Amino acid sequence: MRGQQQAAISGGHSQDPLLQMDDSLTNIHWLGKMGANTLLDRQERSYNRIGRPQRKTHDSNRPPYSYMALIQFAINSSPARRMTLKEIYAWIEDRFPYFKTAKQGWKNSIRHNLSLHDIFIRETTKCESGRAQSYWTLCHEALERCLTIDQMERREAQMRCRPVPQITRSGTPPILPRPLGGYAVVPVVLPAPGSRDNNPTLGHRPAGVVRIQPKGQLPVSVTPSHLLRSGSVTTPRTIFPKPATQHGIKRPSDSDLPPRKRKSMISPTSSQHRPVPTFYRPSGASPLKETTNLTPTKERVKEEDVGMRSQLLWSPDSHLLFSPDKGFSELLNSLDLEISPLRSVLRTPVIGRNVATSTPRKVTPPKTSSRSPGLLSPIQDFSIPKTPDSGLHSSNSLTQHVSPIKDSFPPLLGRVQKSKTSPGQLGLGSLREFGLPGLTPLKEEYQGKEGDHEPVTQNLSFGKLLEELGLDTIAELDVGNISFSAIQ
Amino acid sequence: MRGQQQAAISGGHSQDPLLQMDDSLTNIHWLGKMGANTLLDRQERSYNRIGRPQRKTHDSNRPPYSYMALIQFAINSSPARRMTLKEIYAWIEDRFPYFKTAKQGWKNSIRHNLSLHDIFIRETTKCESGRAQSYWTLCHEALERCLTIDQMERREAQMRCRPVPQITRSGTPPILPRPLGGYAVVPVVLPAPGSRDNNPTLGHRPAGVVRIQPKGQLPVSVTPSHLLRSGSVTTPRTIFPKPATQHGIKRPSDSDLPPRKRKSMISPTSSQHRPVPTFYRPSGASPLKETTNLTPTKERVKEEDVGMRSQLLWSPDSHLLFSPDKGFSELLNSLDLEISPLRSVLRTPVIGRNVATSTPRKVTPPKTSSRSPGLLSPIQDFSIPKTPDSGLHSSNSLTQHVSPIKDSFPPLLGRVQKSKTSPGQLGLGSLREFGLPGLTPLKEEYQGKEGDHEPVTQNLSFGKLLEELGLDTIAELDVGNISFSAIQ
DNA sequence: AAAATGTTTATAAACATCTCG
DNA sequence: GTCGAGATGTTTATAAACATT
Ligand SMILES: [Mg+2]
Ligand SMILES: [Mg+2]
Repeated sequence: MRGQQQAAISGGHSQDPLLQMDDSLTNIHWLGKMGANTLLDRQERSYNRIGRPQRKTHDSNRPPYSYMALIQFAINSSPARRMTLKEIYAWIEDRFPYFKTAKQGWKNSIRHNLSLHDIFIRETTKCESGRAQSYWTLCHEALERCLTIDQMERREAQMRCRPVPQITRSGTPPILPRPLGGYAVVPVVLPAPGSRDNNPTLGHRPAGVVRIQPKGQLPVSVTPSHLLRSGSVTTPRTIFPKPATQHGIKRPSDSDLPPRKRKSMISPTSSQHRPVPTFYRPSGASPLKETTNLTPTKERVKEEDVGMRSQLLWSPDSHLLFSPDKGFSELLNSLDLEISPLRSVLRTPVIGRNVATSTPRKVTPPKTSSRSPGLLSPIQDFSIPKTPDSGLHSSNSLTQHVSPIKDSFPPLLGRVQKSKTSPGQLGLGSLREFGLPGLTPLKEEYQGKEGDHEPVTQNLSFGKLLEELGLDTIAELDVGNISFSAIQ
Repeated sequence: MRGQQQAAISGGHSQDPLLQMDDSLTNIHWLGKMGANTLLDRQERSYNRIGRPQRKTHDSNRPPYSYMALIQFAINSSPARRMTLKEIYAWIEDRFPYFKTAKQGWKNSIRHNLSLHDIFIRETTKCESGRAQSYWTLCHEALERCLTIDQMERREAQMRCRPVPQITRSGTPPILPRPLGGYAVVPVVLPAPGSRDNNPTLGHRPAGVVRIQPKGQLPVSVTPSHLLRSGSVTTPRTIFPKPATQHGIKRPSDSDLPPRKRKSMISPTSSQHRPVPTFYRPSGASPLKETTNLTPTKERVKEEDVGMRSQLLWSPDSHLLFSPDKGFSELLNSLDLEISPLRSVLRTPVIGRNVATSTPRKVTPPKTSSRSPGLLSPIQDFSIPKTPDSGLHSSNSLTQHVSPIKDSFPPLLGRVQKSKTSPGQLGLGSLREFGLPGLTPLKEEYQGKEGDHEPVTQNLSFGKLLEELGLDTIAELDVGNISFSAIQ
């Protein structure tokens, strides 16, 4: 850690050669280590449009982010969107002083995460200027998502200022208004490319500016500018927020524990279910399974779905789910699959759909839902399938499952584990403090009523989404810095 | 664990419904739990062609297999090639009594492995016969590989009977003869399909019988019978065994350990290198990197490759590597990619090849080799790329790396970690005892000599390969039970 | 030769989801 | 019929062994 790294960072300008040809914008010390103040100024000026001078984060406390997130923060903070291991170390230590004094082992974890997760890709430059150099970069989807520390901190600030509405009862916060239709975002301004057109790694992308479309209007495209320019994406997308569960209720840790050792549940609000994201095709074949669930009538409810009554109460009419976009399946087919458009879940009890196309969609048969369903904050839960045709394969009366989160973009907050080596309540504690575990859960009243067939969709207000991102709903926003994956 | 599992296994005949239509072969209790003796007889008779009555394995000692391997053993032991979690537990406990009394937590690890590794796929059957049931099965490549406990035990027995030639010096066993050309296997007999043609999961495949082709002849196809019948594979393959390193020499565990805590090396035979498998195209472009390594002359050695002298001594001429199959690239292009043909490594110091095709090949630039290279036993080291076009992407003077082992088929032995909860020397200890860590390493004499440019290829004798599998070289062999991936 | 870097497995645990008594 | 305990499934953290640079 010492000698070699020090040299590389402070003195040696670990400037990425990718950016050497440029001079004006990128010729700064974007990775600081000397005079933090001076550096801070430069950085704020160059890369922080928000202008909030928050360099050191979560001082001395362990940050509530997973290593996976931290590494993405680091890599995305660099103009070239790639970093050497040393630089990743240094960036994390710089932004999260906790790691400066952290028990050694965290670097091991960093390397472990880099190797383990496929979103982190190692590049080796040819040793044209001497020896080969290894850089860590992100897969295409992660580059697009462009997860940054700024996003998170904006979010945190938001949380501090206007915290989530108080929890009315234990574990059952009130429901928030949810509009019916899908949401659409349309690009309004496409600023001139930031003079770095030739960068193949999407590094230092210029931000596209979008404006929220009035509700009820139909899908228009939301497209990052660099993609628009290349003409790869021109089809509209719809936004379908995704349900989730409540957090913050202790469950028994693991069933393998001998019964005497198992922790007792604190709140017996058991049977929490979060339907796994479901990818469906509006014009797809009929469900393979016929067990009720689809018809929101009281009679059907009674039919033979043992213990599933409350599920149905939260199952919106299927036509509701598809109504906002009749041409959705055609759109799907015409999409550039490289983009991995994200359609998040609707709590649809459609089980085992038989997809008629050659590219199966991702599905997890929702025997779904439960008693107390909730809505996860979108930013915690938007995940991207790694490959277009990954997902559930249904044939021959069986169904194969692929976790949509697997090595893609797991929730960034709320799943960070408590560090064994840190005080204890830092991990999840700080999360709960910010109200982050399960931001907009459903009210219990809505759950209990039978035959509640009002058009309560699972669509989360997109305004709410933006609010949680720390952005205003109608205002223009810098799309370059938030996740496109969460918007498409 | 108790009641529920017990019921499902002993009484309930956790017979896979996939096999219900059949009656003669599969209608047995292939997963035992009651009267082990009776069961053993049936099993031996039905599924163990070898006829060696070795049911309980590694009695009370922790088996030297990774969880990943154990799970594959279990799943592949079932006719339907899929198992419920309970059945996996039971099978492992049955074959490896160690786990009957093992510290709880191993089941957690089993589940962890099932979820983590993509080769394990969860299937859910439609609740046609009542409720939905989850089965764990294997990805296509793993189904083909069909790793079984029998393979491993045959191998172990082999080791015990004719152990690897004594280690001459500490850590440097003698080299074994290695022929120059590639190897080819050709199918000789294709027995009639075992009446289970309709099984889409490749379950209970009939065995193809192959015979080893005399050396020096050119590639002929080796094809599992079920594939031949379906006509999906008709192109010849070549066999390129793969180099490896020696095992059993302690290295300092992790550099993150503070220097005082780091374990001291036992044998200073440091700098062991195992080149990562390299996928190359014989007709590819020239190497991107020019730094020596390719020219096996003494002058070049001295040039500026500090500390790399001995590498070159073990770098065979590149033309040697490509000579056996001139039409290899055409073959590659014509291959059914579903099969994921495996070409293992040659210790080729070709770095960063610029592949001209649209489907990049998997490459790890071998700055390669080292002082004491060795050959891993092929069965330990044949890995399969998960997707045809995964691998190295070379463009723009940089190279992206994809570990070929990643979640595919890592070495089964020799990398099993010592259990924290088990005595200690059980894990690696039993391996070394059998001479498994690095079966046919190179002799030290061959390493030391400078300018040793004799045509010492890294090709391992295919006969040796089979020998290590416990099979005779020229005899017909049951291909249905060994890994096709290791042969193709 | 030592240290940094990279890959993989083991273990524990948190948490979600599902099953079954 | 419901509920809740336990089984099953997913993911992250940590340590470590080992390979490679
Ligand atoms: Mg990686
Ligand atoms: Mg899996």
